[in-house]
Amino acid sequence: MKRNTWQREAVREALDDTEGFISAQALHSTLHASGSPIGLATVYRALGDLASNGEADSLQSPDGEALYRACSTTGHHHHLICRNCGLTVEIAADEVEAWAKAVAAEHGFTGAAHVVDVFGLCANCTLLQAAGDTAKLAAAQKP
Amino acid sequence: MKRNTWQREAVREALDDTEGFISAQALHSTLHASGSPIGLATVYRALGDLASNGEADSLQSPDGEALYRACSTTGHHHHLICRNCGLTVEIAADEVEAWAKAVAAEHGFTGAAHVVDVFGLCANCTLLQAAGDTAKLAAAQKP
DNA sequence: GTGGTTTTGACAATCATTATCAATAAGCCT
DNA sequence: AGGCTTATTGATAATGATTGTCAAAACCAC
Repeated sequence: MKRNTWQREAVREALDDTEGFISAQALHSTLHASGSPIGLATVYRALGDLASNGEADSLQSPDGEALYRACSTTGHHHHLICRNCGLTVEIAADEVEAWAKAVAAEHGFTGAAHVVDVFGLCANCTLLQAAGDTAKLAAAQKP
Repeated sequence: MKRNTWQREAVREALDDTEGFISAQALHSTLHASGSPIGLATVYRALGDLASNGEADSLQSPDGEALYRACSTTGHHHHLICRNCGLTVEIAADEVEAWAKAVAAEHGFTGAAHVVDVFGLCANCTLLQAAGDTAKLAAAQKP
């Protein structure tokens, strides 16, 4: 049986209050900072549950941490992430959704999950990095 | 100064010989199995270097491992990976390719790279796991 | 309230990855 | 070739995130 505990609620709310993605560790710290004596293991469990229920999205940060994010619906979507400033845009991916299913089925695969994330430079960072690249190129030329 | 060592070459070749993605640990095991006395730390360093040089792509597997693949190839393609037996099928992804570019452009993003990989159970493992699940369910019933 | 069972949480265990640092060997110079 | 400098290696320790453990506490049905 599934029981309702204030801990699970606390995690859900903390996640809702968070803009963008947050790691389990960071969420635990946030909760502690708010005076909640919740345990670290419990945060991991709650996040895992939320993710399985489709109430949260999870992705792996470039340095191997698992990041979570509140996800209003059970709907499935993907992300467009700026590799410089971390700006994240949700993108509907019906096409890709269908494509992934089709491809999986075509090869006899079942239970297809997919990792579809697009990394790039947002408009702002594109401008910023244009300057940076120039500098980097100059440095690269130096033997 | 950048020195040429047989270890670095060994890692590069092992990665080239590998179809699809492989973890640092797995690559180290493979090398050891081939009789190479290369150290684990060295494999990590070599893979990191290859990744920074753009000679290898890296992505995070769903369970937090870093996966690498040789990347200097002309064609760009994606993978359909069996999460049970590791079977990897290369898939052409022109549709997704175009979609990723379009979506990125639509949001003002440039230099769009994308991680598009589909995980699932291959036909074989689907059957195997059907049996396994049955057993697991039976076990779960037993109090 | 009481009972049965889930859930919690402190801590240990695990796993991938990174840092350490003495020993080795690559590449330059003569 | 021989010597020298220093990048590189590799065994191991350290780190850090995540998961397992298990007794104690909390929750829900009755």
